[in-house]
Amino acid sequence: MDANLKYRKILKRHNLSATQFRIRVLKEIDIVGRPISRNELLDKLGIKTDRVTLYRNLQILCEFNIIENVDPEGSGFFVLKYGKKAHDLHHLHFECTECKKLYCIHEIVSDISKIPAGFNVDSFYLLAKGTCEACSTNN
Amino acid sequence: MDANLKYRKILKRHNLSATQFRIRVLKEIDIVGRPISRNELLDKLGIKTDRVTLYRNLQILCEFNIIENVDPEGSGFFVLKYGKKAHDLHHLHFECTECKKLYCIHEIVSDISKIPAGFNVDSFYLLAKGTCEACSTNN
DNA sequence: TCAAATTTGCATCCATGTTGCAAAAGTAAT
DNA sequence: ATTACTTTTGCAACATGGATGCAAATTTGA
Repeated sequence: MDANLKYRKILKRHNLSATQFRIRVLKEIDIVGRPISRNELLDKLGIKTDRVTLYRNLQILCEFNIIENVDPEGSGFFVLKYGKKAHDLHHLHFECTECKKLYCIHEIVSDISKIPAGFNVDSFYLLAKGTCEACSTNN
Repeated sequence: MDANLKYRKILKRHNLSATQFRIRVLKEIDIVGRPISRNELLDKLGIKTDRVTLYRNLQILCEFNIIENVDPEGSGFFVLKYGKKAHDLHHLHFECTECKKLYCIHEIVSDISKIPAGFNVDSFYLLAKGTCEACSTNN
């Protein structure tokens, strides 16, 4: 009956309070179905949404492994990270400089197995920037 | 006789005024020999250096193809880009989250020839983050 | 050397991210 | 359901990084 039960359960499973705010955030990330930026989330949540609260919750949700930041830049792009379809980081992300959306290009992958000794890798990114089809043709 | 003649010539060749400021910037980028960030440049140029002037000149030098930004993030990392040893963008960059330095790892490369149609690629980056040998052992 | 053009340095603004804290919401026990 | 307790939210304030406008200084070229 509760359409938000899904998100409430995820939060509870990770020992986090199931607040309205967090449920809304998870729902938006889930619905959009691709890595979403802080600013796009702010837009979707409404203009009155507090930036601080969103940033703090994104950080908490990351720490509790409920979501994941899949982009190296400060602001980041977030995806859900639970159950079966974990986001594989070793494919290419294409960021459109016009619409600011991030596309996953699974055709292009790379690996870091050949990295020289001494480098302690925490995260790895394959990133392209340019314009997506929609933005290229609309000009 | 003029130790800075080299940089003066580069600027002139590209029809840019050979100002003291630009000569100092080019010299620092040349000396450090690896991609250098805005903040590290500010440090090297001295605490009194004006941020705006540096940013504006880095942008101009990029536009005139004298230097190149080899990192996708806002602040960026800059290298000289003239003559023989142009920086090849398709190798891995390792950014140390401790000392903030960027290392070029030529052992790891990738290519974007298999990118699906419709994506108009302007720039491409292979980026790893973590701690370098020096920073890993000094903790 | 001097006038014209360009560049610099400063003031100011804007966007983005952080911290502290009182008020509000969520939780768990009765 | 009410209560007491804990956590979270929303706001104010601050910090950093980047951009613009403009007068003063530097550079250029005749």
